[in-house]
Amino acid sequence: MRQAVTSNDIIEMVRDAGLRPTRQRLSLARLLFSGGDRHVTAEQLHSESLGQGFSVSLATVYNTLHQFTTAGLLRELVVDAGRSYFDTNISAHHHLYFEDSGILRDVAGDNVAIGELPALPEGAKISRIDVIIRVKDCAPAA
Amino acid sequence: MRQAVTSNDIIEMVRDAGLRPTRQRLSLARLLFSGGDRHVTAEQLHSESLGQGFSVSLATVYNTLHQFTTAGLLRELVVDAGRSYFDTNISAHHHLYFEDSGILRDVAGDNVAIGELPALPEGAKISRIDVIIRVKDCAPAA
DNA sequence: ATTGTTTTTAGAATCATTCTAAAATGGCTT
DNA sequence: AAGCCATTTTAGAATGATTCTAAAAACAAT
Repeated sequence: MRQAVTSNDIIEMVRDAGLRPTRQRLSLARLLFSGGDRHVTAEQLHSESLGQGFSVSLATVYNTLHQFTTAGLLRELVVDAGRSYFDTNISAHHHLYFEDSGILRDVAGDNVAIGELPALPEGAKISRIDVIIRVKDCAPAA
Repeated sequence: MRQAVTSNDIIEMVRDAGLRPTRQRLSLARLLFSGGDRHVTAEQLHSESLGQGFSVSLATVYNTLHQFTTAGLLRELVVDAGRSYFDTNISAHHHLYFEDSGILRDVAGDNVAIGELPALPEGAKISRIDVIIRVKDCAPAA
């Protein structure tokens, strides 16, 4: 789990992604990467920012999340039609999704084994494998 | 793979699902279940219907797809944010998704093994496990 | 400071999906 | 076959997440 607590770490992380370390990108990166792993939607991150007293437009939140995703700092995760989560944990792992509460939780990647797959067309490459275990009827403790 | 070619099969399938065998439900069921397994979006099914000369409203297509899904005749599959596919193959299996072309293909269920999972909160039940293998940069032959 | 490029932004636009309330249909019962 | 009531269908409006647009602001380099 990546921890980037100091301002310099954050600045460097954004710069390494090939992006200018602007005020909004740095603030968003701090929200995303200063704690433990997180699963957030654009809306969530947006209102969190406003709540902490720094204003960003929703468009910028979307732009930034996509830029971070392209740069490999985040992983996008589609769980329901019409709602994207962004996961700050980019290591190989899977997800437990509580359908009733909408809560996502990580599952260690080595708990899921992929056997032999059908031959892929030549030139094709696996870009990633998403495993979502959907759980019903009981929300997790928190 | 379910094959329901005769009108009676279709009628019974709809009736068994606890739904009245109306003209639109029967026509949609025929489109869905008369050939082999399919992955369709609501829009696709809608224009396919119109193309075949029988008119249904888009709302009815959505309603019907959801009713069939609830009844266990279809399985909903979310692959991209903002686009739901409905899969006529309801047996345990997974998916290969060609990101560039948007094509979905089935993968036999026994090619993916789920190891031990974290303990679920009491009362929680796994409703299903989705495995999506995302492939880049090369469309399948057809 | 000046200029040119990159970012941000507010608001409009888009797209899939859901909702609404009214009209049509289906399946009885007589 | 006529009437009745519940279920379906429908057109169109509404929603909600996301993307687009064009203009303003910030940034980097001269």
